[in-house]
Amino acid sequence: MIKITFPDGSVREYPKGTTGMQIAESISPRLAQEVLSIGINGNTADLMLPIEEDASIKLYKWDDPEGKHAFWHSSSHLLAEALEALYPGIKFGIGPSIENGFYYDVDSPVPITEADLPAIEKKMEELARMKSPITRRDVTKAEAMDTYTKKGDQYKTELIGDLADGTITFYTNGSFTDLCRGPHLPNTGYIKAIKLTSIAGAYWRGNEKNKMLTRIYGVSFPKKSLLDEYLVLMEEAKKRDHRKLGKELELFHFSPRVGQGLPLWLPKGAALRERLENFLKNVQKQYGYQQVITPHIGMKDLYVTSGHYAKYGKDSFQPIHTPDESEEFLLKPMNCPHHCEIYRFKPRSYRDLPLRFAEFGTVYRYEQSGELHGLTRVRGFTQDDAHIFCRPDQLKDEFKKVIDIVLYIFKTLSFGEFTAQISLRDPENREKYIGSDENWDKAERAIIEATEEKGLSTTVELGEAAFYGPKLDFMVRDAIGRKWQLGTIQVDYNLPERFDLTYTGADDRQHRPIMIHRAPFGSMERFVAVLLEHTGGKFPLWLAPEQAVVLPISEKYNDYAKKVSEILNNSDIRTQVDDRNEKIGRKIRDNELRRVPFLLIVGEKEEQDGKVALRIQGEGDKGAMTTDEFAEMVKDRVVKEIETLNK
RNA sequence: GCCGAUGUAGCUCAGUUGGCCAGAGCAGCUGAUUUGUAAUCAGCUGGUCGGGGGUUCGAAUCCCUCCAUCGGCUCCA
Repeated sequence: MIKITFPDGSVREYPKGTTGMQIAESISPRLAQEVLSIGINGNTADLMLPIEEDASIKLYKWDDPEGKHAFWHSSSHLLAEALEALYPGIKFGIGPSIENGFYYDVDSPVPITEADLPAIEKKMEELARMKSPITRRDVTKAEAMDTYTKKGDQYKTELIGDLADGTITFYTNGSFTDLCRGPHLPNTGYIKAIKLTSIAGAYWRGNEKNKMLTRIYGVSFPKKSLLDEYLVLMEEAKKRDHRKLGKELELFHFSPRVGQGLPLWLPKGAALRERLENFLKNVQKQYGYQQVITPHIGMKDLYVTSGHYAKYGKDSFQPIHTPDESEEFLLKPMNCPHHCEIYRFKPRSYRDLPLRFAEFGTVYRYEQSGELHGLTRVRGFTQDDAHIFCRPDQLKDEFKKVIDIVLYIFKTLSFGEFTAQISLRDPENREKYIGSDENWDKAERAIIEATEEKGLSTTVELGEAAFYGPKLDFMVRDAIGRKWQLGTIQVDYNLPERFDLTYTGADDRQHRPIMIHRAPFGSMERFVAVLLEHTGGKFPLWLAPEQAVVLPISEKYNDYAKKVSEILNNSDIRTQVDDRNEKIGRKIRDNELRRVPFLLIVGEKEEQDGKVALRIQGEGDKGAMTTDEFAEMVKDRVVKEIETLNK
């Protein structure tokens, strides 16, 4: 007998060789039906794996990430089985589970297109209904290599070649066998609902020098109803796409004649952006920042000095020449070199530090055409940039203050769900970075300590650092779950050195300041995009392009409506009149769809009593009140929001 | 940049295997209506069918090429 310890601490005895499935069955038939994989001493494993020793276990169901992982991983094997049946001679790359489903990379003798997906889905469903057991087999590396050499699958042999010697596992479902670590479902019959979502190219092993394979993405569920829910959710998400909302709400526009990735901000979008900028400017003022303004171009030598030119090469910079070609300028891809020159304007003393130069600086970067994406990835954008020049003893404190600003902004705008990611050097690839090891170590330590002292929970990514320094990034998801970096804070010892920035210390000697690059929004473009998707276009009152619209019941009341709107505008409430010759129902509908927070209906009654009939967006009729009462209410609400703004 | 898909009026979309002057709804304009809480009615205007080239008696439809967009990959100072 062996002792099995459960998550609640209870212990039961089972015969040696008992499987997770048998344990589940011993507890309840229902659990046995729902369980998908098992954690044995912290490692996820197959339910059918015999347990030979005392162990603490946890049974994973659909609601556990580990359960979903096994489910989707098995689904990708099912996809492979279907593909092998439909496309003889097809070769397989990798087929993992991902955050929301699974994919398989394949090299098919005949092209597979989106039109083929339904047929593949059908085959998968057919194979799933056969409830083929998914069985595991240990093989030696030599045997594994032999199998795939015979099969002529160069991708798998390459993968095996990279594996350490020792036991390798094969998993088989039906006629398909795959090199795989597992874990998997007991059989394919668990998979009840399948949707192949898209097809795309993907480089073998993620390297653009390699062959491009065909990647088929899918999701699957243990119940049909879960798939339906998922599809509805995706439809809902599409409605919140910032590209769609930006068009509907007339915020921004792209014109091919202006150029790819070069957004045109329409009046309402520009007003929204201006409000955000002013909000941040006020916050920064409280934190001791000073606004600066720098040009959109700089001499080539500026970027040679900064090191960006050597790093990114002349191809990523667009040169601009003087008429006689004697001088070469570049469109600025970042603001830091300019700000370094502001630092150099005059000798600095230790008493002057920290210096915090802020600028809404518009920069231009030649992003690859396939990378452009609405407002989240563009070629010309405005960073809410600032550079803090400080002494070593001030670094951590300054860093923590920046974290405060970022968190404050996220809180104010209700970005509850974000992740903070610390990006460090790639330990394998040190030559990618400039600057001494000593400075890198100091910078990395400063970030880690600052986040720890702030109690910020973070993830650490190696190899994600900027080439000049480590950083702390704040990531937020868009409507369909894609992650975007918004706020960023970066510690930099290198630029101060390259620009030979100094300050005179209390000891009357010259010292090197440290630089912090930071942008709480990241860029205005991306921030507005994510804000749009999070709010679905229903902005908080203080940001709404139009706060109220007055709707006269008929033309007879247009004059009264104008009077109301004038009073409100004088109280700084952004108000318009909808004096179109339409019925009131129509006016309500149109303005509700435009997501105007307050609609004020005025007719005979209201004009007589000097009142307005209020409708709140999405909430309906709220009854009549005087114009002054309404103005007070709006001001109250805005003040409350602003108070949150000022804590 | 790479793989795949898409591109018809300001917007959302129809246009059968290539065959009369390319259609609808919404928006816009004009007129009627003067309206009480999510679409009043009628008429009109509006399109180089993404651009260019080709095949054909004939191209929105087939081929080539370029551009843009979408989904990924790579990239992201």
